[in-house]
Amino acid sequence: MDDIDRQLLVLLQQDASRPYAALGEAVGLSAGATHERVRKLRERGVIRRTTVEVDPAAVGQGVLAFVMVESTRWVGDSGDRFSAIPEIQEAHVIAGSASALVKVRTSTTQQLQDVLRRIYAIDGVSGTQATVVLETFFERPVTL
Amino acid sequence: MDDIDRQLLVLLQQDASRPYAALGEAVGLSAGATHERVRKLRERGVIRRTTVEVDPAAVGQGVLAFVMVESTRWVGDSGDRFSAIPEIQEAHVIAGSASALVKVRTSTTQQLQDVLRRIYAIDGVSGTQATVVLETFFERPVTL
DNA sequence: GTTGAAAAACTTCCTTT
DNA sequence: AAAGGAAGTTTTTCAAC
Repeated sequence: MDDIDRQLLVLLQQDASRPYAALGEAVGLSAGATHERVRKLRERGVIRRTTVEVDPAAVGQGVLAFVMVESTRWVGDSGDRFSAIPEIQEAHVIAGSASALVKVRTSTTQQLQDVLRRIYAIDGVSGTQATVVLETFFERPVTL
Repeated sequence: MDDIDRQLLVLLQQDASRPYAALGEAVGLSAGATHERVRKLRERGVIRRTTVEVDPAAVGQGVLAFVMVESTRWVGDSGDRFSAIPEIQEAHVIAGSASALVKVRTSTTQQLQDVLRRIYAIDGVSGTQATVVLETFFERPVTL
């Protein structure tokens, strides 16, 4: 992981469909060498995957909320239970008063309520505290 | 936005480097027609961009925290102030007791503390409450 | 939406440093 | 071990239908 690798990651984050020749030119390498570096970044798991960013509102997921989940039991094994709820985009175990923090996207607040109900059904969950997002300033990739 | 468009989005989220011919085969279209549909999805902003997912830990950003920000003033105009802090990956205006919720990634808790200090320096900010993530179960794209 | 041909890009291999 | 260069193959692009 030298500086050239970091530059490549920045460029790929901006536009992963850029040709290797253009990438190489930007960092001062040939297309072949660039290709080899990116291949290794994938191999080492630094690049997890190539994907497209979808506008949530455009696919009917205009409601965003963060939910603090309290539990009477250790939540460390409940990852699959959260994962089974497709509206949950992220799930984290947290330090502090609550036990887990999840990020939820739905089309309506009605659906959000239904997600909360399903979270409640997870073993040990004793409470939820939902925070609804009014406006998202920005969401961006990891800064390098 | 018909069902084929949704299928294409799912496939592209999984792997955006897949060739159009393979995409087309999966949804029952020719490569040309597939290309045209994806082009329109980009044009309409449903697809925001093609990017790579970088493992935060691999680039020295192993510490993740969510910070509730309280403010004595309307935060709706402070988006640029949050955006100026590169460690902030997301910033949202929220309903409820706090005023904003931001997602922060740093390499150390020391650096996290420094980010909190910079958040405090934003006009009107009267308090922060950081929640440190112990383990991330998952982070995934918008579910379609 | 489909087909087919030209242009561009990707992958692989080999040489060089 | 890493980068440069060139050839073969695939993909993308852009017509016409």
